[in-house]
Amino acid sequence: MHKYDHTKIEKKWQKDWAKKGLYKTKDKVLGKKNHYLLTEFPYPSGNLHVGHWYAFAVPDIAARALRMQGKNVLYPAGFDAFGLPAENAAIKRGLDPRKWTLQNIAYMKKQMASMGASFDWSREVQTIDPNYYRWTQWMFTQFLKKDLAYRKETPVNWCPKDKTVLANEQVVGGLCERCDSPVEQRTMLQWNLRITDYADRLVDDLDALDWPQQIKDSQKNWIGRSEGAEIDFKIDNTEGSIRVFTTRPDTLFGATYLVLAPEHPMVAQLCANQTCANTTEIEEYVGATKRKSDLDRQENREKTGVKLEGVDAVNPAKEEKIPVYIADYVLPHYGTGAIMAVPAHDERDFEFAQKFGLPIKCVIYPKTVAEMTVDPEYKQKNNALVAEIVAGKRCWSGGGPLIDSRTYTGISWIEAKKAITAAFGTPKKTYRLRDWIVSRQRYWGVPIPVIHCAACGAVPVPDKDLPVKLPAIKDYLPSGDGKSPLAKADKWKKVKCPQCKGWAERETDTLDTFVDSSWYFLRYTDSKNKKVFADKKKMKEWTPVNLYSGGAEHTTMHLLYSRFWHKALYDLKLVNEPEPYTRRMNRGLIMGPDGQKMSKSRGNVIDPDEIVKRLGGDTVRLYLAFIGPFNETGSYPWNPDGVVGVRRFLERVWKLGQPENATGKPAVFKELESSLHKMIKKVTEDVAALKFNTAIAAMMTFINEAERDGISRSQFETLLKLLAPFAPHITEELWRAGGHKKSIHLEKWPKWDEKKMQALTVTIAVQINGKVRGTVSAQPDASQEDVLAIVQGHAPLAKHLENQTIRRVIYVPQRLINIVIG
RNA sequence: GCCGGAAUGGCGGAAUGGUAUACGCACACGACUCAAAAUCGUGCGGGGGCAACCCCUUGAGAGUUCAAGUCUCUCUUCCGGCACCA
Repeated sequence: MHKYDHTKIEKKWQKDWAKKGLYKTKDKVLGKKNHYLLTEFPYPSGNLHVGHWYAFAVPDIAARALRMQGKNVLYPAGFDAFGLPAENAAIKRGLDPRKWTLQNIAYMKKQMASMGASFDWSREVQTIDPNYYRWTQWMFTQFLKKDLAYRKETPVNWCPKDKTVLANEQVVGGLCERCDSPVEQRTMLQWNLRITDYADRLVDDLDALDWPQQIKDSQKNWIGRSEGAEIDFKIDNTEGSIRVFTTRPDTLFGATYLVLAPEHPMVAQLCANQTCANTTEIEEYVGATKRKSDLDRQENREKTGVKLEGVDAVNPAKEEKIPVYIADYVLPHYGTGAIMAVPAHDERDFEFAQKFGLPIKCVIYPKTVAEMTVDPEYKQKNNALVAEIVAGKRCWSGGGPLIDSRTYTGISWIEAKKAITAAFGTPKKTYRLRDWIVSRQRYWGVPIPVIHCAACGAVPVPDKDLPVKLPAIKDYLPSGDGKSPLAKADKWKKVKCPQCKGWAERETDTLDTFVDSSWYFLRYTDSKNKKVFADKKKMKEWTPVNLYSGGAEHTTMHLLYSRFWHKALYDLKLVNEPEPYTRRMNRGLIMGPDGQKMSKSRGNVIDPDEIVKRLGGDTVRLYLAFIGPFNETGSYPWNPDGVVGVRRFLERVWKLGQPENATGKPAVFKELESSLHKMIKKVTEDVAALKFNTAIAAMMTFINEAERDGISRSQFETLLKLLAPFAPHITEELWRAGGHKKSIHLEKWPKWDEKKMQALTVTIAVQINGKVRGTVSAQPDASQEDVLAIVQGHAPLAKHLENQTIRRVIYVPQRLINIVIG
């Protein structure tokens, strides 16, 4: 018997498949349906870690199985090669980022070959390729022309370590997502994309997607849509008014003061007009707020604020004068930056009113109208509650019927929302989401294709001048003064204005890398095209993506950005569908053997290359697929002993595949036949559901039986085909050793036969009063009476039935009989 | 605080309302061996019993059902998202 020499076998077949172009994907194959299986393309950060294997080798099982099942599968690969990680690493080593990135890509591709992944490399996409980023720039200019991209002085998150602006999504708990430095607030002139214009569609269109609820909910939370009203409050003795946003217009009669964010433009205006009596105090407070970082503002929740002395607003519902405050608990960038405070019915307003001794007015009678009619003692119970609210002992933020609200008194808060909005304001939706700031003050990115002209303003670079190539410069270190390193590339920067032909300057910021990755999957469908970013007909063959597999960290970043980008392209009639990905799954995380995140400092890093060398790529694939359910976001510790377990399984398959072992009695084969068909069914269904772990378990169960009883060659080859997507090399070797000329990966997927799944006898669980008391064997088609007779003839079970009346019998054929006695 | 998800042996995990702990790992014993490794075989949730067998067990408690890990309610803990968002 030959030894299972994984290194020799894997190298041999990897070479053979590449030579024959086995995984080159045609756009159309007669009689086959197209299927687009996408995994997030990696940063070329250095070398492949176990996480990369998990991300690419496991979905490859699905790609291979789908091909055998008659689908024409696109399973492409590429590199998201611009961006901070690559650049920072290059700076640390004193190398040119381009050179460093390209080296990494070459090395990672070499490593990727050891996975046996069935990527079609002829479609490779690299975001640093001018033939790619030309289209990134082109799309940006299209957005600019449609006013989807705009430049504005914006309060921004500034990372002092990376020396660049960050998008809201890239700030996690006040820290930079990349380097964990505390983020500072600055105001800078930045390019924005109007993602907020798409907020409603980004929320509403989620419902139709086959995505995990968790991702949908997270995106909805992130967008944070709330529906309410905008209401104007006149400022007494002036022409001006203050507009507030509220989700509780029903509590308008309980508004006892207004609060403006310190940054609200009206504050400066009122001070300038000498309307306020305490200008100095106000300016001090505004200044103190500006000096606070977002983090400070979030942490210190003790309510502070200053009254605008001499300024009164008028509650439009009852023409009553109420005071106006500024306080930093009101945020400038949400709603209108001003609120009507209803201390009786809002926790924060309540706290503020307590501290500043402001009146509290109860206008909602606690609990619901339904309760009021059902419970006759309702009033008595709740009068006490109302008294507590008015006395400032507590607040009620729930619903109920209105009180003390003139003509609205007595109606439910739900109705009152509509009625009061109609009478005193306008309906308004507000979002937590902010526009996407895409300017980055870094070198290693796509130059923003804009020319600034003194006469014409910001002019998009014309199509014929694209791409605007990233120039090779010597000093690409970020300066920290808010300017991109490209600002120092004088020669490159100086151009003629495309409109007036006068001297002008290029924009020197580069684009956020999330822009690059917002459309890469479209390019895979037509990666070599020089006329358009992808031919619309070719996109139609493949998109939307059937299944997109990736990491949970992209839930409110890449996944949201690319949905927006795609919708914008859709509105420009450049793509065929409004949503890019039909089905999405987030995979889990592979941890170190100690259950902790793998890191060099912890010394718990598993090197996939070493395992491949020692045990083989097939073993690594199989182990990662076996470690836990792939379509759930758990974290799975790498167990070095567990790897040996799946290697043992492959050894047993190898042994069973040797000619001298393909023996056994035909009668036994017949018995095994039912197990075989059960396995085909289980593996087929589990692979479709991405439950690779239980699919492997089914194959292990089968081989346990086959080893015991013997297996025929044809039965063994069926097993090989099912195993082929999981362990492509060993199965190819055993398949060819059996005399087959063509690759096993071109074979058809086995089909199961329900009739053949039928075992000769079945085991039936016997319950007495719902308690399992034992099992009996019976013919599969046995009737309830047959089984009952068997039970009564079976002494240990019959004992339970002695001197008992059988009241009821529940019989589930081939599974269980429950005899109810007593 | 709001919105989601989860909790099963020593470990990773498996179970269309129908024999809980499949499959793998670890462990124990046995075979082979001078010995070890590898391999093969047997056992392996907890408790009681010589045994047949009995009792308990899917985070806790209640409920629905002939039957609940699975459905319903209450609670606990952990994980993810949002959070002074009006």
